[in-house]
Amino acid sequence: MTDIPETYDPERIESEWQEYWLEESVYAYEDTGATDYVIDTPPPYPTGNLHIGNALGWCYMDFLARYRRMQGDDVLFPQGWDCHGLPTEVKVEENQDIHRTEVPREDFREMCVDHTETQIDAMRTQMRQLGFSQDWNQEFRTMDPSYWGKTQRSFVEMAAEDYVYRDEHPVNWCPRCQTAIADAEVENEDRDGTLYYITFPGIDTDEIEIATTRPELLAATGAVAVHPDDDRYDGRVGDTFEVPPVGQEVELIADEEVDPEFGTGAVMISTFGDKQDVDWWAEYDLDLRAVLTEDGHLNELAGEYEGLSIEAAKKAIPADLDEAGLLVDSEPVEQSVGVCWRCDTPIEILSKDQWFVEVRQDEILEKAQEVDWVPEHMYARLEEWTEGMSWDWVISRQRVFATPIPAWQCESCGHWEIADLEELPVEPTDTGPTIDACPECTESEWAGETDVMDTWMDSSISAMHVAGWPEMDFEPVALREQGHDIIRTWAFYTLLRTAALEDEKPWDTALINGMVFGPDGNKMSKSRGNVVSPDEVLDEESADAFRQAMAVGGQPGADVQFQWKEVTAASRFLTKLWNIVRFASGHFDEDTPEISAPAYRDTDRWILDRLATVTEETAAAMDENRFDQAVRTIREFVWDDLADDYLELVKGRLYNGRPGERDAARSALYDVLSATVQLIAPFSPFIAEEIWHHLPGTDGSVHQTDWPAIETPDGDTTGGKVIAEAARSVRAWKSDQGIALNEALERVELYFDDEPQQGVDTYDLSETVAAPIRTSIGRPDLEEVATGVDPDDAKIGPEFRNEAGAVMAALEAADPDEIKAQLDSGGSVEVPVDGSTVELDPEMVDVPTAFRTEAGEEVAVLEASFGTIVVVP
RNA sequence: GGGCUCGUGGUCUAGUGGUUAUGACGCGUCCCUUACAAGGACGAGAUCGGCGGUUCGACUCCGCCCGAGCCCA
Repeated sequence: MTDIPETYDPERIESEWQEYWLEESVYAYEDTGATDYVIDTPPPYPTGNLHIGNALGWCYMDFLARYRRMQGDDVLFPQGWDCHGLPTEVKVEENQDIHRTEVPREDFREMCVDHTETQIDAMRTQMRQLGFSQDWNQEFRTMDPSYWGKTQRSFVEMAAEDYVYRDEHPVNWCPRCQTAIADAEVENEDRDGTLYYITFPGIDTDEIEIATTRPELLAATGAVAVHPDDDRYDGRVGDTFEVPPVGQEVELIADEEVDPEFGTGAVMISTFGDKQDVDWWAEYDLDLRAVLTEDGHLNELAGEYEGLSIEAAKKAIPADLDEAGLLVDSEPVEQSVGVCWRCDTPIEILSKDQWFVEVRQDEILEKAQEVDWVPEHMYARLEEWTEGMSWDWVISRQRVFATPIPAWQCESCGHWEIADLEELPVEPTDTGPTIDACPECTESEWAGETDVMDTWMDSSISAMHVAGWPEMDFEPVALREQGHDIIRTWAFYTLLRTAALEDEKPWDTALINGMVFGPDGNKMSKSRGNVVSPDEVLDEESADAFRQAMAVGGQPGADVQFQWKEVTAASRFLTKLWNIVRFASGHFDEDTPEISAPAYRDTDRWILDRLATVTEETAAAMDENRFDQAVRTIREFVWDDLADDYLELVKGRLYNGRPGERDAARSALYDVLSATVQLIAPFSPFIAEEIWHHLPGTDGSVHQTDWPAIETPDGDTTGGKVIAEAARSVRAWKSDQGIALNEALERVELYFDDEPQQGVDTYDLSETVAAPIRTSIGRPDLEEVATGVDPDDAKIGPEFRNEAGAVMAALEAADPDEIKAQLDSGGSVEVPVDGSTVELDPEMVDVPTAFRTEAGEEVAVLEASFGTIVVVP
């Protein structure tokens, strides 16, 4: 209505509507029997701060959630929190100044829970500020027993299906975190190392020289290997050597996997330096010489080096070998080192009793192929990772703040008893199993498992959780949205688990977002100083503007470079929209929405037809997840068609029209505006809501309305297009000529190349350009006359030198029509100078021209797509 | 080393067989016009990474090369 504030104030608007949405439960899921649209929202780790990269993903989800609601779906947009994990443990230890072993397990958990709750509160606030439309009634936290009980249930069910097993197997081990970690939690980094050339003395044979970057593992060495085709070692396979410094005896074996180019072509096989060593160890049945402790030191197998840290041994051993004359050489080398993704500590491979989940690659890929990946090529990421999996998934962690593994071990015979479903949720360190006697040995002393589960065990059932598992039969949910950086983890594990537990794909569509880079185009990092936080953007601009910037930043899947200018552009657009509404609302009243059978003019039909097209195009873009295209379509319509053309064209009627004329314009404008607000609502929900509430005849939230169904008006819609083009063209001409836009013109004539289907309705055009309009078919009958002669001194000067002045004077004195005729004939220009004739290149002379009507009026001629416009000032 | 993605005005970006190659931001000139100077009009600025090929025609399809990024070894 008319009480619209003069300026667009996002700060006020955004805080106001956030609260309204919460109070009115605008986004609460309701089962109306329509199609369900369930989003498997990422449960972020509660760091207390939503990263801008997260924000991008939530923007995508929110665009879709809001759009699907308007399309009539029952949208379930929940929010979960992936609470468990080491960073929280570390933070709590830091804040409380304790070590986790100093307090009872349960107390420590409580501290972690408290800390996590604070972090979640902060992030929830950020999400609301950004206008995300989660249904907060559906919030879940993986640290709640109601959730981790489900994680345990999934463990029990998978154990029953033989997916889960316990075994001793080499695992990735972080010596700092002192826990096993999965392959997905190991990152490879290029680091500078040293390659040592070391002599192994022969036993009844010649010595051999090997190359290694891990001298601290010499005591773990169980064999030496060379490539079978390496002639340097012809006939030596089977020789035995004494490995310094401890002196164990090893044999030379030949294996295809040895790279003869590296070092001396002879490598030591330790248990374990890397995964290749594990393969060889298994294949050649080597002894296990585990020389490393869980906290990254050497043990008694290392003899005099026992107790040294890995780093210290790396220095001490080569130094001693050098003294003993066994170190031949050393050189710097760049090597790829597997490090813990949480703390960057180089990981070791230790053989440990752990719980594992079997990775059934075919099953995972089969389900993955049923998912619609957006963009499509993201499937390749998943496929490549899955096919490259060589080890099963180790799911046990030697930590505290995580889902307990629901199992007990018989203290007398070592039998492992896994909980029954009825016992869940259970903390096995507090509660014993319901069965009393061990089924193996009938004893009844049980030790609860202290190991806990990998947090991916929690988050990989998120799809099932949001679908109501296990109470409801599982059906794949509509959408998974996530970054491509966690395809190998979250997407992979979710596929694995849903396939194992329900023999289903988890989701219909996996929409994958790219990374958000800093304004300088680099990955955001504290050290680069190019980090932009969502909070910062909210302070500077607004959530509505930020969301649009995210939408137009690129197609989903593409990395988005954060750019302030995109936020600025969005903000300007929102201001523009605000001003359009302000103008329009001045012409609306309570009855405007009810205007019936309006007497539309051509311009009204044209804008309504454009609106119908734009509505369809926007929906099509949304259906293809092309948020960039949708926003662009809406912006172009609002700015070019609505503001620049239509508004200008109807001002005449709105201000001065007869009531019927006026009503048609008001009605069309109202329809266009209300639909436009709906179109933009998924992207900029705050301003949309604010405007919606200012429009007469609206009720409730714009976010609960149906997507606009625009009927193309009866009658010709092309006439309005001509009028819009003509108005734009004449107004631009006026501006160019320095003529005030409201200044009256003598006349404007429209010449059509082809006869229009119907007579063109020029009423609005006439008002807008302040001139009477005449229309005709064909080309205007005009005379082009020369108005002067314009010699180019920069060309004439160098050519004619001291004659130049005379030449130019002659040109200026000449009859312009005469010169024009010479130019038109295509030849050179001749002018008399001092009695003789001078010849000039056509480029040296320009003849400005003007058009005149038969009556001798000077006019402007503007070319248009439909023909010609003649302006008589 | 393997896989994937991408190279379009200064910057970011659309287009994906025939366009005067889109728009935004920035820049320059002019303009207060009954919504908006956070606006309007106009303008400068791009051999669409390079080289070959297919085609009547290539920014668009194919091949190679160069460069960037991501994931994995």
